[in-house]
Amino acid sequence: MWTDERVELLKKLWTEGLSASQIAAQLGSVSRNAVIGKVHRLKLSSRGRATAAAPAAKKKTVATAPVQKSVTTMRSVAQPQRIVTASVGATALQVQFDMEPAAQQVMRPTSDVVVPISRRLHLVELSERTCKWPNGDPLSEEFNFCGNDAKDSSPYCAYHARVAFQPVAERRRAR
DNA sequence: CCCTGATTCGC
DNA sequence: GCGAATCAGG
Repeated sequence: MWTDERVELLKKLWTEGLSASQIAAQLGSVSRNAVIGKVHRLKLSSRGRATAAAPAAKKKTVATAPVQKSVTTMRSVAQPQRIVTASVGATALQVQFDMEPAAQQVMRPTSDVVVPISRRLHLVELSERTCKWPNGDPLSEEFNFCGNDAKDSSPYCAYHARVAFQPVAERRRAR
């Protein structure tokens, strides 16, 4: 049933660019079809340009030229990073995104492993295709899941699968 | 196959 | 008005 509150939340989330399925997940008790249908009836279809949500990172691992020598032989596990909570600030007008992936991701010495930026999804937003690696304290409001693409029906993305299923031998050494 | 929104149409 | 089924597209 579409209560006033639910309709308002729908309007808000739709305006912010969330997909119909994500909105349905947050509202609960409704399908994405229901959300889309409602959106149409409310006549608030357009949203600028956003097909939004998950712009899968397809950056090629540009093997930077080895123009260095010393460098620390650090092989620690990377720290979880904060994604710069940019955009999303609509309370009337939507400025919309258009940020360059430039500033961000300042990798330290680190290893050769690429640490993904988590999509920070809520439990209800996970599908069988998303990485279920948990971030943070489950009791915290900020608790979330990685959510990156998990290939071959694995519960985790490529990176977290390595961490989770680390071979015994490798585990001993890494310590 | 996964996902997206758009439309139709019986209820 | 509602939303499942279906369509069209990425």
